[in-house]
Amino acid sequence: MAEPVPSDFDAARAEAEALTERILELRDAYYERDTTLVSDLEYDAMVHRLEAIEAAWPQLAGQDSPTQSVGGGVDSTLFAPVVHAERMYSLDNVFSIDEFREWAAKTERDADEAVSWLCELKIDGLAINLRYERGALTTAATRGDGTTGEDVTENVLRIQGIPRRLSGTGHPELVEVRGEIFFPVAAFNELNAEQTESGERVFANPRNAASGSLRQKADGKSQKEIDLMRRRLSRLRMLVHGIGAWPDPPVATQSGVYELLGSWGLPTSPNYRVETTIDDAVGYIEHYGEHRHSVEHEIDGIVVKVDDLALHARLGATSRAPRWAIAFKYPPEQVQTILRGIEVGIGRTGRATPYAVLEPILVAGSVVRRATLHNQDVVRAKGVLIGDTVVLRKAGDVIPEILGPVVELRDGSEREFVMPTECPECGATLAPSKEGDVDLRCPNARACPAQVRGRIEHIGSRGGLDIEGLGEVSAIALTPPNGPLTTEAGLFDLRLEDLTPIEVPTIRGGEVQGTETPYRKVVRQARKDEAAEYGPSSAALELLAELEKAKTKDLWRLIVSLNIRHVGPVAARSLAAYFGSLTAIRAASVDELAAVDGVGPIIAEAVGDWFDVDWHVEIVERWAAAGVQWATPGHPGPGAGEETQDGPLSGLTVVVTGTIEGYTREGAEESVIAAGGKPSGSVSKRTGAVVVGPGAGSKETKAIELGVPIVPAERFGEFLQRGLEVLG
DNA sequence: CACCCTCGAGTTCA
DNA sequence: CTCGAGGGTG
Repeated sequence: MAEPVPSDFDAARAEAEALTERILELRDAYYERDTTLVSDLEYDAMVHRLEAIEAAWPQLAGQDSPTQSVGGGVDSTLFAPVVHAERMYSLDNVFSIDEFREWAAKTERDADEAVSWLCELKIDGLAINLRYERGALTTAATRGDGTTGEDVTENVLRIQGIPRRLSGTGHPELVEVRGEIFFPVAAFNELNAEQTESGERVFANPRNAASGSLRQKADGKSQKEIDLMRRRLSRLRMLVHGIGAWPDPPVATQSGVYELLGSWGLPTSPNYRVETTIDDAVGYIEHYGEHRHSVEHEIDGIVVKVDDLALHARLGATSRAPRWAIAFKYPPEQVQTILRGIEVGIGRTGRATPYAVLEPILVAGSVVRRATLHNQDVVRAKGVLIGDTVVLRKAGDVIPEILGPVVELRDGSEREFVMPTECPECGATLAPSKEGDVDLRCPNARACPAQVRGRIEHIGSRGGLDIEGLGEVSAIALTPPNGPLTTEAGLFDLRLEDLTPIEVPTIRGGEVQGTETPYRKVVRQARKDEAAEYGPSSAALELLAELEKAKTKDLWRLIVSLNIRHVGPVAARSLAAYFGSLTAIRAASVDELAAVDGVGPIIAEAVGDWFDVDWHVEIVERWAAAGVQWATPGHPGPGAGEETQDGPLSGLTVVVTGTIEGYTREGAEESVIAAGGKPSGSVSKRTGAVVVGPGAGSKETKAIELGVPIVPAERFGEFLQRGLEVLG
């Protein structure tokens, strides 16, 4: 087997650069001078090695990489070669702000004067060269190897926004307009959805989709296929970013070039900016790093160019790239890895969820090993087989999502996933809870270890009783096969002597490494050969103290802890405020329950049904016997109405996003309630105000879009006192 | 009845 | 964060 790809970025980059240079040299020798310097085998090995490195480190793969084109970059059997009037350079890359500053500082030194920087988005698309003669489009060609490209004029003419004839005046005898052809993100997602639906391969990224679409041939196709091809082409767009073969343009700057091209009716980007300092250019890079998805096309970086054209001439170019421009590459958001297997997990409600077990891979800053596949329909829809190389991204930069398989890399050894018929945890037969439901569930709610574990974890969670020391790890420790809790009914009966004997397997890197006792530790062992004396660990003492505190927490938290279907923090709050005690809720009819604001017939039914199950009632009774307070002290009884306090925020729905100094998210929401407001998690046009702190994302954008008032985090305290007045 | 909003559930890693 | 589904409103 081949040597593993370097796991260190700098090492990978150094090797990729060395390989690229060598491959281009050999290719040049072969095609231009007809000389063979190494065997085909050696050459192929080098290309494969580079491909492997680029697959693991996609930011190293650009359209100028030798892996992106075959041979001399032109497949002349399909498209006629076109020699560009002026060579199309590629750009040097930097991968960090530090590297960028270094480059900019050096450029300023070389220029020997203050430099203005034209900053623009680096579109993840396909470079194109449009040749206009006396204002008329004569040829459109791909970049190819920079010198010779492919003639794709026929297809390019079908792209909207590319004029066949330039408007305005002052067109030179000959000018080459350089631009980028791309798939807008929305259209790209639609395309991939369609591809999946018709069982065809999905495109790994918009660049591949653009390239694939542009390099289609109409020859020998049916009318239906031709229509499909034209429809795809009509979804492509182009933006221009340079000129070639025009020695004396009547403008002095790169930005002037864009204005001129715009006046000729060519599509220019609305997002470029001229910055006068390096710091401002860095600001531009950072801004779009955070707002990568707020433009219509994918961005894989930022291009920074010296604006002054006179300086371009002075700075010149290296053999491959100009010295007056640089590409800043963002870390990739999409990578490829191997799907090792698909396993099935059981959630707290018994739902069986298949998840992908992946060859660990670095995406957007963290190593991903697993990704959910939701249900069997999704597995089928994505078309992935076990053993496939798959395309992976982080949705919203957090949750890993598998987009689809890379079909070309299949070798026939891949197997289809078959949904199990039995619960992997307890062996019960999985079945849909309703006829025709997609989701399969384990019916063994009371005894399935996975469900008990999930419910106990939920009880400890922030939206439940918020018990410190009762999270995922403790839930595993406390339930079979490790601990004594066969259901949550015994949670508040736990004693120290129940905890100390608990042993759990130690897992490191997916392997069992022995066992440990989380609730017991050595308290005394004078000498090595002496028998050790054991006592409870601080975790055990903390857990018991926290459980004690939980017995008197708010009624709504206790209701959430019952794990009634559809009853989360919001519905539980409404029920608790209206009825005041669990006894009153249990005594209420379905109609009475459904009359509560925010509770409809389905939730009311779920609550009623819950009390009909013996082991559910046992939970309530045993918790009560252990001292749990199932009532709000001082509550006058059912019908007391909703818990809306009068205050400065009365009648206002408030969304809190980002971090707010001095508050936890929970605390901020409590404060909103205390001031009479209603906290919510999503912004809509009915939202009264959005409190925005550092780190806010899409919610802030949405608030601006909808014209919802925005309260800066530092004025939150003031806002609680005076309401919307603070915005004046 | 059709919409829009909101809630709940599942989810990954450090 | 995203999805699907419940609840409320016009």
